[in-house]
This record gives sequence, structure tokens and C-alpha cells, in this order.
Amino acid sequence: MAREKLQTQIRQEQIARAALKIVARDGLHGLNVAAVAKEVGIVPSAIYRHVEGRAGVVDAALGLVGEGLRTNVDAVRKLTHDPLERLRLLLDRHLVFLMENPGIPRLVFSEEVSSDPQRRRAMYGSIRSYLGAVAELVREAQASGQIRAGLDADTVSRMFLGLIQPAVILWQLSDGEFDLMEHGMQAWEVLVVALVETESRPAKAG
Amino acid sequence: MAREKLQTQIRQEQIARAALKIVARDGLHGLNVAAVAKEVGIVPSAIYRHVEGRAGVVDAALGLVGEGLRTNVDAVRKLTHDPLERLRLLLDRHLVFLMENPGIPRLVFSEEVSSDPQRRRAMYGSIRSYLGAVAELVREAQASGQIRAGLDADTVSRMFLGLIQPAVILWQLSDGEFDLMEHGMQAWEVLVVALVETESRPAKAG
DNA sequence: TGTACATCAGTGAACGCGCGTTCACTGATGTAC
DNA sequence: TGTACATCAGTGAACGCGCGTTCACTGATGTAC
Repeated sequence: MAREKLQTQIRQEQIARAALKIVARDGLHGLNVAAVAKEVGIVPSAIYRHVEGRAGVVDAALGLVGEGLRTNVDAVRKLTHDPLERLRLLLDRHLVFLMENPGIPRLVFSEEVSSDPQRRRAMYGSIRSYLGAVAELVREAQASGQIRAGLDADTVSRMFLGLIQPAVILWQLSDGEFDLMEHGMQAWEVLVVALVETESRPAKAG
Repeated sequence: MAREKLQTQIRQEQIARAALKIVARDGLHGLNVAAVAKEVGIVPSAIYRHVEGRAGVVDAALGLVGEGLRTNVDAVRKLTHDPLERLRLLLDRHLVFLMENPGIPRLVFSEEVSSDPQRRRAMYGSIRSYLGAVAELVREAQASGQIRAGLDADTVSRMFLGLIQPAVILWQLSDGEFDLMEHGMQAWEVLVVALVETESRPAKAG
């Protein structure tokens, strides 16, 4: 009865993508070995040939998340040399990334991550690494004079994430009805006012 | 063997608090009927005398969350009449509320909520209601001239939540090492710059 | 080019744990008389 | 003030489902000779 045989490397990739797809569709509740196996097209026990059980499935999916974030940072660095524009593009890509992979927020903020010390540390590292990359972009914008020098780049990097997270939650709770991109871009405009040099914005008539 | 008998109303309160305590300590993973019963001091099957099984436990805990948010809004309205100061105080109380109840973020963003359509709608309603109260404070600050009239109050209300959420996640992932209050207050200062009337802040020398 | 063999992905049955839930029974508490 | 009774919270045994995991076996694939 044995169906098509594929190499472990390929199966691992399939398992990771299947996991994100299932979490998006059925939540983490639905992420069990049987469901992943079905999605991939093999039998539950065959999962164990490629990853270390259910834990391995989760780790594989988390790997895709970190990879995606890093890819986005690299991409915006290539797209433009304007530091502030890089931040805006990164926000845009971050939102698109989450919209295309709705399982990610659920997975990242799930018990699977926070209950396991090792995974929690790894996730903390990933997020700090991403925030570090954002802070670096902020510092570059400060160096170019686009963002006020007095601001703490780390605080700003967390506020950058803050443009995204509440909106993602509303988007998920509303079954996609809430307009994620619109909030993101509007909130960005508001934040930019706080970031740019004072004299560069028009003074309102008193 | 029957131990002390207490009224259902009292037990429901105990169950709700026990649930939040357990989630804070062991995550949602640890929130099972047996653990709640043990924390309350009764036997697992006795839980069913007071709430509708495990689902009832979760609902009771969620009830405490909504109650806490509403209490905070009412409290800051009584503490001062200054709209902008009300917002700052609400941010402060919100952060303290989460620090005192570390189980709340885990519970609110858990599968228990997002996987169940009814609970998801209820939670969406709670959050929108809270954001609505924040937006109302923003509008009052606009009426008093403390916040620029041109800003969309709803967008600002979501940015307000955005000051909190990324920091809460870092705080939880870092085992409480990340300084939640410090980020909150620093980020607030940055946001305020974006919110206040242009002429009210000092222009930087060109 | 063909054959024998090693490798390894795929299979399905079976096991066992955790946990939510049910239910008949107990006995504490408060009230009616 | 005392007694009989109704109410209802507490108990512990038992059940069953879901699900992760193991394991002996199968058979497809690729390679050595």
C-alpha cells in the first residue's frame, strides 16, 4: 500500500507548511499529528520518519516564521536606501506576511511556545532579533536626520510592533473583517509625526 | 468526607480566580478541571455543581477580565478630569492589571477563545468596547485641545493598545525580566508627541 | 544491461495516558413546624 | 427549643474519547557489482 516515497527534507518542508495551514484553518486545537499527516498525504505514524513527533511539527512551523521575518528585513534593505521608507515597507510586508499566513500569530502566541522553556527562549530570541533589526533601521533613519536623534531606538522598535499586534488581534477576532492594512498605514502616519524632526512638519495655525 | 460547603456564588468566584492563577503559573496547558478543583479545595466532579464544566471555568475567568478593564476605565474617570492624564493613568493601570494577573494575556489570546465562535465574538465585543472607551477619552482630549483634532480617535485607541501588547509579550517571554512599566511610560511619551498640538511642543533648533 | 541487496519512507494495528464528564450516594446546612 | 425534612454542595468510582507514540512489517528506490 505504500504510496509515493519522498525524501525527508521535502517532507519536513511539507510538514511545516501543512502545520501553518492547519493552524490557520482550525487553530492549534486542530494541529494534531493525524491532521498534519492527512494534509501531507501520508499516514500519522509516517510523520515520525521526518520530525520528532508533534513537537517536531511545531518546531518546523516556527522555523518558517523566523525565516519569513528575516527575509522581509533583507528584502526592504534591497528595495530602497531611504531608512524611513524601509521601515514603512517593512511594516507593509510584515502585515502582508501575516495576512498570507494567518496561522502565525496563533502559533507564536500559543501555549506550545510559552509553556516550553526551550521554545520560549528561542522565540524570545527571534523576536528580539527582529526588534533589533528594526531598531537598526531606526538608528539609520536617525543618522540620516529623518528620525529625531533623542528617541530611544529600542522603544521605537517596540512601538513599530505595536502598530501591528492590536490590529492583528482585531483582524483575527473579526474573521478578517477588520482592515489590517488600513489600520497599519494610518497608524504609521500618526507614528511618523512623533518620529520626524519637529520643524519638518507644518505648524497648525493657532 | 464532605468538606466545608460553600454557596455556588462564592465557588464561582473562587473558580474564576483559581483559573487565572493556574494559567499564570502553568499556562492554559495546566488549566484542567482537576487543577482548578485542587486550587479551590474541592474534588474535580464538584466543579460541575457550580460551572458548566471546563468551558464554564474558562468563561468565568474571562468574565474577570472584562470586569477589570471596565473598572479601570471608571476609575481613571474619577481620578482626574484631565483627558490626556486619564489616558496616561489608564495605560498605567492596564499595565499593572496585567502584571498582577499574568494569566490574562495567555487566556485572552488562547485557543480557548479564538477557536470557539461564540467566545470569539464575545471577546471581540469586549475589546471593541474597551477600545471604544479609549477612543472616547481621545475625543475628549481633542475637544479640550490636548490632542490634535485631525487624528482618527479609533486609530489612536488601537495605537494605545499597541503600547501595551508587544511589551507584554516580551515581558512574558523573558520571564518577567523585561521592564513592562518602563517601556509603557517611554512609549507613551513618544506617542504623546504625535498626539499633541504642534505648537505646544518646543521646536528643535534647526 | 541486468540482478541482488541495502536503505529507508510508508503502513496499520495496538497501547496507554490524560482528562472531561457522569452518576449514585453522602452528609452538611438551614428551615418549617 | 427541639425535631423532621428538603435542599444542595461534596465525593469517588467509572467511563470513554482523543491523541501521541511505538513497532514489526512492507515495498519502493537507488546503487554496487
